[in-house]
This record gives sequence, C-alpha cells and structure tokens, in this order.
Amino acid sequence: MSTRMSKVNRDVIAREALAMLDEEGLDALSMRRLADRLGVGTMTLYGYVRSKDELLDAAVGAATEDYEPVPTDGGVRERLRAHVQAVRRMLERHPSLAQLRARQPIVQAPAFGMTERGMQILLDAGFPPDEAARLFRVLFVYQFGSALFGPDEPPPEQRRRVRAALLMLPEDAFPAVTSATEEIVASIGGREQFEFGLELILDAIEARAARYSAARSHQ
Amino acid sequence: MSTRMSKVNRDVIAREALAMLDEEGLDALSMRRLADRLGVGTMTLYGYVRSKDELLDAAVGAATEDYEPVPTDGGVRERLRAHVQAVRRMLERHPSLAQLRARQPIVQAPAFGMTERGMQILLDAGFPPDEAARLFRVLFVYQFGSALFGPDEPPPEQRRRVRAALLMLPEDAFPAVTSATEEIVASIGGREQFEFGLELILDAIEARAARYSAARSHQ
DNA sequence: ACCTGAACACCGTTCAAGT
DNA sequence: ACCTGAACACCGTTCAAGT
Repeated sequence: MSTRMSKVNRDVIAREALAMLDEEGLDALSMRRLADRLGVGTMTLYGYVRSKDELLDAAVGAATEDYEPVPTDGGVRERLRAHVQAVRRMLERHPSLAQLRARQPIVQAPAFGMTERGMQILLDAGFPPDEAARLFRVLFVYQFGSALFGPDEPPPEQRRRVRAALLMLPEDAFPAVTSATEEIVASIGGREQFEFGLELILDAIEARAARYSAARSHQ
Repeated sequence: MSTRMSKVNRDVIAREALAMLDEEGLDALSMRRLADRLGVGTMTLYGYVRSKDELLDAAVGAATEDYEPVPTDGGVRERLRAHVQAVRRMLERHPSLAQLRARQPIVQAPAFGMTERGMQILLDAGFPPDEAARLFRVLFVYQFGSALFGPDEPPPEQRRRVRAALLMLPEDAFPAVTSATEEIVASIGGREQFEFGLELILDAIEARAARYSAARSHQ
C-alpha cells in the first residue's frame, strides 16, 4: 500500500495515545499499554518518540487540531464568547488536555491556531499588542483552570463530598461558609458557573474595549 | 517524653510530605522515599494513612494552614486584593498545591479558612450568597490556574522555548501571533501578568458591587 | 499495638541483539 | 532500517509475619 511497511508512525501513535487519554485518562496511559493497543513491542514506540513526555506533546498536538475556528463577525464580546466556547468544546472532547498543559507548556504549531484566533479578535477590537496578549492569557487561564478545577459535569459524588465537608464545619468559626453551603456546592463546577465567570471577564474586557474605540473615534 | 513511643504520627508524616513536595515536587514524592526520610519502613506509613491519595490530602491540609488571614477594613476591592495576595503567598511557599488540587478537590477543614475569608468579604459587599459563591469560585479558578499555568517566575528556558516556537510560525497563516511575539512571551507568566488579570476581574466585581450598594442606598 | 520485609503487579527507559 | 526482549531501577500496595 504505502511506501513504508512499518505498522505505525508518529501520527498513528499520537492519535492512539489521544484516544487512550480520552477513554481512560492520563493515569491509565503507559508506554506499555499503548504499545499493546497498537500491537507492537513497547520499545518500538521509542523509534518514533524520544520519551513519554514527547509522546504527550504529540498527543496534545493531535487534540488541538480539533479546535474549530469561529465566525469573524459581530462585536468583541460575541466573537470572544464564540472563541471561548470553541476551545471549551475541544476541552470537553479531550478532558485530559488541561492536565497535560499543566505538566508542560504547549509548543506544537497547531496549538497556536487557537492563540491566533483569540489574538486576532482582541487586536481587531483596538487593543494594543501587549494588552491583547495579557487579555488572551487571562481567558486562557480561566478556561484551562475551569476545565481542571471545575469540570462541566462534576461527578455528583464530588458535590456530595464537598457538601458533607461543609456541613461538618462549626457555624461560629465559619459563619459565611456555613450560611451559603448549597450556593458553594453549586459553584464548584458545571456549565452555569463557567458561563457566569466568562461573562464577568467579558464585562471587564468590553469596558476596556469601549475606552479604546471611544479614543479612536474622538481622534 | 510523650505518651506514645511511635517514631511518627499522622501530623509528622503530613508535614514531612509537604516539605518533600516543596523541595522536590510532586513527581519526586513516593511512599518509599518519604519513609526513608522519616527513618521508618515503607509500610509503617500505611498505619497512619490509608493510601497515597490520603497522604496527599493530609499534606494539602498542612499547606493550607499557612494561609494568613488579612485585615478586615477597606473597600471590597482592597479587601479582595489583599485576600488574593495572601492565597498567592501560600501558593508560592507550596508550589505543588495547585497540582495537588487538580488531582482531587480539597475537603480538609483548614482549607475552608480561605473560603471563609473570601466569602465574608463578598457578603459584606452586599452580594447575595449565590453570587458571592460564584464570584469566589472565579477568583479561585484564576488563582490556582495562574499558579499552574503561569508561575511567578517562569523559567527563562520556558520563555525561550515559547519564543522559539512562535518565531517558527509562518507570518501569513499566523499574522496576529507573529506580530505580537514578544508580548505573548511576556504574558505567559510572572507577577505582572497575574496582577493584570486580577485587576481585570476586580474591575468587574467592583462594578457589580457598586450596583448592589446603589440599590441598597436607593431603597 | 505497632511495625515491616517480601512479594506482586505495575512503571519508563537503556542496552544489546535480532531481522 | 526497523523492531524488540531482557534487564534495571523504580513505583503503590497486599499479605503475612515479626515484636
């Protein structure tokens, strides 16, 4: 068929690693189990990848190819919201991505597709490059932080654990927390909480953008 | 000396684990190496701790005792800023904390000391409990996300890796990113970036708080 | 009651050897 | 050129035994 007889190549390995990550999570991915899944000897993988870290890098690259760019019309707020939601869909499809990003910064070229879209929106809104870069970063930290610390569907068992811990706190030492137990439990994750925070940040960005476009139209 | 002859107890184990985490990082902490450090057999640890996960929980508990509460005067903005900086100092002293929090939610009682302070400030500002809880969570995600994705002192080598990756991108496919290379490199971490994002979020919170106090004074 | 070595079922990676 | 088993230096944890 192809010009190579090899059973695998770097791309096939990266994609299979990503599939394993999506199905079983980061802890379940080992070089040995991945090799088994691919029907090759463990050491074969090292012909395509220098180390497990490099394998994870490659898997991250494969994941970020899933990011679907977003329409380029509307105001800053609408465009940023659409962009963030697109990144969020990618993080939902590949729940290990945020964990991987925490291990090592992403330097794969495809990952910068997301950065490009986000930066473009902010530059279009009139922000100077330094402020655009900082705003982009705040959104990035919020998105990946949310994926890591408050996933879309926090397991009900997790909510129960937190509620149980809160209910055991003495009211006199923790008046604020104990007066808002259910509200705190509701805030530990989920789409509603994510969107609350997103709109909060968008409020602040929009306010700053207005200042810039005001400055521009007055000059 | 004490009523027990044991060489260790749960507290000593938790604190030594935390010291190891601070000095060598999460990957370097193993039950075997911790036991060696304490001069006991590996299996002795399992007399005080059901599993490594429980050990890490205990270490997190020990770390959060380091949070120093903060003066209760000033406006919402000043009080929140002081609170966030206190949490940040704790995260600086214990750089593994954010990573640990990503593995499992914290349900140790001492950790809720931070929640209590943050919630108190927001409730004092007039926010209803549900909004206070959601705002607190946004700040939490931002703080822990920043610690994980953009540490205070990003290793210069990390900045160099990102810069090198950016410089390799084709200008025509990545016009926004390539026009702001240095600004993006500057934004990947550090105190300045952290404070930029913090002030952005405080802008939005202050604007909402103003609405509440306006509503209160008009009624 | 408290401690612990041996053993089991895993890891990532080096090395030397196979075709 | 491409593949891989054996071996090394690690893991967390179970079990059975020591005092």
